[in-house]
Amino acid sequence: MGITKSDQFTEHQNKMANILKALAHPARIAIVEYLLSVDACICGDIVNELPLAQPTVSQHLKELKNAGIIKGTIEGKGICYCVNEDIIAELMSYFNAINKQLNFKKCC
Amino acid sequence: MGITKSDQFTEHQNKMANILKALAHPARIAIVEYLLSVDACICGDIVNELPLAQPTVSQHLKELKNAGIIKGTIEGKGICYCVNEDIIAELMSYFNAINKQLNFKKCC
DNA sequence: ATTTATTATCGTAATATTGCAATGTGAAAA
DNA sequence: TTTTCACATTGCAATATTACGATAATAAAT
Repeated sequence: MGITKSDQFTEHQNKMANILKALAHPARIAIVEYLLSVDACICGDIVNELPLAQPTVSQHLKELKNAGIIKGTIEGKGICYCVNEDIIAELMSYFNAINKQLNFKKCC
Repeated sequence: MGITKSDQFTEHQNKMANILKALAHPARIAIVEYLLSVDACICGDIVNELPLAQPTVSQHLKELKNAGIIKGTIEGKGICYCVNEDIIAELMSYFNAINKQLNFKKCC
């Protein structure tokens, strides 16, 4: 039905799925990678870096913000974006834990 | 348009987005976590573990397989699934790298 | 050969996502 | 205060995803 039965899964499973969904688009990966590539927080000019129209970029930024992956603070006329290290740390330790679990298993 | 402009992004960005998209659903997170929770590869009974109908689970398994996140080998009557450690390692090092980059930045 | 068990596929309905033109909003600059 | 700049929001069309009933496909067991 195009609707996910979220209530049937654990809170943590839904949380991880939401974070990953927010990252699961090349434009949003590109945004995160661009934010990392510049030395400090960058104000504006994300639109110029992407091959998408301004409203589309704005929408992607909104999704990243809603998922907590980036933070945006108003800086004069523009907005200053940067990556939220807490979420990245969470993703890192999630996959680290899975990786560790796999070391104890013999598989097909 | 509901269609992603994949050709406008790098191959790596598309690759990461696809892997993450395959994981970006609570049912598929639950499948991966279940596969990890059992001691060895498990044949079948994934359907019994999930609050979803068999065709739905089969579809989720297919997506995980297509993205290379799990492997399935035919084992007699059923199929033996397990998590692909290579992809997990890739995700782990991707977020490790991002995390490391963030340490060198002062942010908002 | 028939039955049984396990997984896949098809078809379809409900909903979500992607993208952009047009337009709105809010703050600084003129 | 009018203009300008930087983003956000709205509305809509095209496409994708999620879920499941019905039905196939495949292989062991009888």
